[in-house]
Amino acid sequence: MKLNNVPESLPPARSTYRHGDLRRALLDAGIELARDGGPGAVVLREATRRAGVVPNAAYRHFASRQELLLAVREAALAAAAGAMEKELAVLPCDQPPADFARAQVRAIGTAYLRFAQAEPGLFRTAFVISDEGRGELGPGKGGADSGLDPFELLGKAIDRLVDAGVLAAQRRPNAEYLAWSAVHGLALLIIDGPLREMPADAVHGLGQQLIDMVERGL
Amino acid sequence: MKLNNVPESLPPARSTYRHGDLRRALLDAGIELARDGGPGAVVLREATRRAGVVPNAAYRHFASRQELLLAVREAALAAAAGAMEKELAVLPCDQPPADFARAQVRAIGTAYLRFAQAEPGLFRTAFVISDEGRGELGPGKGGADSGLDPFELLGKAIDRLVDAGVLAAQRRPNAEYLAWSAVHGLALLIIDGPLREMPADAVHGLGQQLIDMVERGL
DNA sequence: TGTACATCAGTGAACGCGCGTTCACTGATGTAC
DNA sequence: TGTACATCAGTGAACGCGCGTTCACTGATGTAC
Repeated sequence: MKLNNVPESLPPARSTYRHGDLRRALLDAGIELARDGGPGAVVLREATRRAGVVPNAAYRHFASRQELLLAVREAALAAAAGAMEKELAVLPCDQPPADFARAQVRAIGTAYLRFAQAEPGLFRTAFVISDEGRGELGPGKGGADSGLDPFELLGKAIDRLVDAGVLAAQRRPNAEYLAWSAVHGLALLIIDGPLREMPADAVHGLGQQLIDMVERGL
Repeated sequence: MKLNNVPESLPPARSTYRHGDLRRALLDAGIELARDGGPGAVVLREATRRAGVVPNAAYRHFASRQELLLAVREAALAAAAGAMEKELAVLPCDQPPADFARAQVRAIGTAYLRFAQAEPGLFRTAFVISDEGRGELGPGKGGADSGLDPFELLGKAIDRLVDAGVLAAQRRPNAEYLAWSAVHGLALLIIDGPLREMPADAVHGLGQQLIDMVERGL
């Protein structure tokens, strides 16, 4: 009660001098920060606090705050990709290829919107770059099980739309940007735009309406 | 050369004790800051510096940094609305009402994208809220000549689409959100997403493609 | 199997920074008599 | 028409804050002999 006086909500209270896996701990803390505050909330000092370590200790594992943020962003992208793959995985595959291809694109769009709504902080960290957080992700970064990042997943799905004869080949160029734009825009209107307070099911309905529009319009 | 030693790029070098119109000067400085740095760059101290005034002088005119930011945002919204109205004004009106209505919606979308590209900082200040900058704009705020804000302009234009028989009435609900989503999403991909370095004319082409998609899809 | 030593993860203390905001003030203005 | 005074715009100085980052250090580890 006198010694071991721990601040606030006890950082792990390490007993060893070495931490074990500080890099991981900092990254997890960073993800947590991003989760409930977006990219701007990924603060190096706060991450070290949560890991129960002195601020400059972070520099053994990340060259700068920016590098930590990039690692967090990569995790956020992977989480988004994972959500998409999960949504894809539950699709029944015993259906005509055209329907299947269409369903896959829809599933990706739906997953994107759901992810934005369920994890707005991570969503913004993954997809809203804005100055800081520049610095590209190499290929292979930001992927989930398949190793594909969200944008690649969408691209492949649209390719399948062409293969299945649903989308005319001359309509293919840029199609992923068009689809992404629509769904990305809605996501932002929902998480911090004028649709902020719309009830969840209305939002879902609107999302499906939007995806209908894209499907017709492509 | 000895007295009157002015810092950096000379703030107006006031000779009178009273400023004249400090509120206006602070607002203009704020707009300038937003213009080349987005909402986060609207920093109270910097605005006072540019107005050639001591930091706390701002408090005679704005209750807080947030209030200044809101005023800047209002100006940014008005600028966007103005850009739309300008684009609408050049439309030839001697055409079939259906075509005219369609052209108006397209003009609004095009203006939105152009504004985002020409003034990314103001665009983000107007349309990307994200935590700070919450605090609603009353009606009548954020409008240009017509007094309508950008969203209201879009809504009216879509109404005219229905009036002209281009859009079925049962498709009307939420249509402005769908259209806005698409165009908003693309704007963001362009100004700080993966389309950042796309050449301007390619971007314009993509914008038209997107608007085509929306038109077909609605 | 035991000891010397290099390695390097984490410490402790401090830096400079710019921010928003508060306080008690002073100087110019415009109004009332 | 001239003077006293209230008003209030802008000053000067300071506050506490949390941040990213640098420095020289110390303590535990694991490897070489």
